[in-house]
Amino acid sequence: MIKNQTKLKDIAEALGLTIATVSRALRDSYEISPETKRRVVELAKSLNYKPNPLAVGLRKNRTFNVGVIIPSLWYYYNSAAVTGMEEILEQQGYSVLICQSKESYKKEVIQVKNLIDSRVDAIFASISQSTVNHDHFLAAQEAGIPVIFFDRTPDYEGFTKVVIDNKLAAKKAIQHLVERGRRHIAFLAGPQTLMISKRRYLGYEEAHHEFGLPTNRDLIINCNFTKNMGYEATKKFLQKNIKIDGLFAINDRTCIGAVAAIQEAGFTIPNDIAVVGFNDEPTVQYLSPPLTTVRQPAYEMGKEVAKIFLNERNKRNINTNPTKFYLDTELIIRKSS
Amino acid sequence: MIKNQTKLKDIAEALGLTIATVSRALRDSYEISPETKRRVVELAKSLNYKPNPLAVGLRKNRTFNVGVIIPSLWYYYNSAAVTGMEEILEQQGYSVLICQSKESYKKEVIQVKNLIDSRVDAIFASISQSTVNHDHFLAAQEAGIPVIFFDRTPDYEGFTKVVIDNKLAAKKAIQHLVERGRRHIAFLAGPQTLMISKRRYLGYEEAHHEFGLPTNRDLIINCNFTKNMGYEATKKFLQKNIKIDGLFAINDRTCIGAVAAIQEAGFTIPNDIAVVGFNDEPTVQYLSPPLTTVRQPAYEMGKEVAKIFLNERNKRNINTNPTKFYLDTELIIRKSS
DNA sequence: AATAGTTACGTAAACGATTACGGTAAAACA
DNA sequence: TGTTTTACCGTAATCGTTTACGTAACTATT
Repeated sequence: MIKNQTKLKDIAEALGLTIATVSRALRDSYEISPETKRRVVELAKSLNYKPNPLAVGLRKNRTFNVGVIIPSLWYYYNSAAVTGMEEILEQQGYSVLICQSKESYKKEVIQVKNLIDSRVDAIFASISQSTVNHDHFLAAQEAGIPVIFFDRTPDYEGFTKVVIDNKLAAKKAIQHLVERGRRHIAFLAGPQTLMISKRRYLGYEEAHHEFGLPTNRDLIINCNFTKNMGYEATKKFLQKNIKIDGLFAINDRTCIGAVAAIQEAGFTIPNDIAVVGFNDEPTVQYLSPPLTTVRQPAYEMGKEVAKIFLNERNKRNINTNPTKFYLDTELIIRKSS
Repeated sequence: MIKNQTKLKDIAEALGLTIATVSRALRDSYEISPETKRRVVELAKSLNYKPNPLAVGLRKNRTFNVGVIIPSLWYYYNSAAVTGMEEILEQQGYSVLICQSKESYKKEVIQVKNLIDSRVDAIFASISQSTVNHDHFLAAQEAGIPVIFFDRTPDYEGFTKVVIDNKLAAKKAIQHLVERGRRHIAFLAGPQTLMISKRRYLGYEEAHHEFGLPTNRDLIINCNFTKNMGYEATKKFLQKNIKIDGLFAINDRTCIGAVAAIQEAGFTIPNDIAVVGFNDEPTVQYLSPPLTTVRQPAYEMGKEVAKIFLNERNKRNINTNPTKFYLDTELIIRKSS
């Protein structure tokens, strides 16, 4: 299919040299005379020579591919993170293979296996909401492939992670609602399998304690990420006629659903119910009312992950003990609260 | 970095065979006895043998990578298309390399070059809004790499394309607004460099002619895709006090901005101004009011592109004349119109 | 019984690059 | 003049597969 691109042999024959010399000349070896180097580099450029990555990879035992496992590209913060990674990695000659687990544990396991088989140089992952263990990632590590988690991480110390302080972020959101005079704040919780859900719930609770407010189990609305984006869950909740004047949602997508349900039920935002989301997805500033939300630096997170990988790669086995990196969040206050 | 995975040599030595025999046994060659095949396959499975893709690729002159160039992963229909492609390609052992042009022609050119250098087996592309020619894609084709366009395509017959009928889709949208009694329909136009913008504008015009309505240049609101998503452009337009009772937007993102501007100006949707968007992005059904929009089958489009590639690959040089494939659109009617 | 054909494998040359190891000339040194 | 360095380049092995070609042991044919 693909036509022959110029290779070392072509340059070598044209100049009456061997491929070894050409190879060395191109990587600026001290064993090659300046004059020969000049001739080689010149011809290589005019023939538009580019090393065959397959050959280089085979020889060096590297693919220059990294695999990224994310729940879904639909999620803004996932594609933001991927974009950040690509930005850093592409200038180092790496390509990014994206795998979407679609929130399925089974898919995730298969995808990790496939990435191992395809010899990626590293795996960056944000786990699915149904992921119940991390053995598949351990297998990758044992195969010599560095694994770095971001955003959604397993509850295990042996991995390097880049995260936000979810508890603190949730506390800031609740604090804001309390300052707005709210006392009955519902929490649209995510799937409790995920650390981020647990930590954000912890923040919700801790903030209540600190402000001397009671927490009420009835105010917790359970809801996973996928199904109708919180709309159904909130609708059901509102039919119970439990008095609330605030709502904090685990993320913007579910929050958008909640807002729709709230407005449909005849309440006004923020007067009747003040609402705070999570993530600051690009559309939420154009909702009516524009959504107050916790900004998560997904793009920077992706960059950070990539940088950590490149860094560890240079160090080569020195100081490879897993660390946890924290990025800051910011509460973006808009008209919904 | 990466630990040694089992290779043909390991299996061969363990069974007292040569790697040639093992290789043939694994690909079920007729030259190998059933008994030997059984032994090889069994051991290969128990050792979890997976062929090294670099070695295979080097030998077969294939990378089993395809490059996808899209404006941005933020755009829902772009990531939808990518997802469709991956779904088809992964089962054939292909990986997808995503390049985001970020609407930059310069970036796009570089990315195509990089994809050629990295020896991808195909390039699927949706061009940026600032792309002024298609020479870079021609270069890829001449290098023997099949190029397939989707959604946003260059205005050139020499490429295979998968698209929707943009003119027809726009006509359907206008027809709907007319049926709702609207006579003064503004058009939030996209960048006129793009075929899709031109075609949708043509549909807008043609529909007007067919219904005997005058078209008015003043009703065309110019706006590119990126900047503030149509909010600013619509705001400015509304300040001119030109009477309108309908608005058709080039896509949902700009439409969301337009809706915000309209509501801010004190108009109600759909009573004062009926609004129709384009793409049916997942959030628009939760807007208030939920958005009427033209559903574009981006996911299916991605699948189609991948299938066409796989098909052409099997045919091998037979019937490689470029064709244009059309997919259907659907008008999703909601409360904004 | 001599020959041809089949079966079932081995040998070795690719694919395109990197790199340890050699080798040879000229220059430097004694 | 003889020996050692140095500078510069070649030879060949290697990465893991695939595959054209060779070949030994049987089987079948006449």
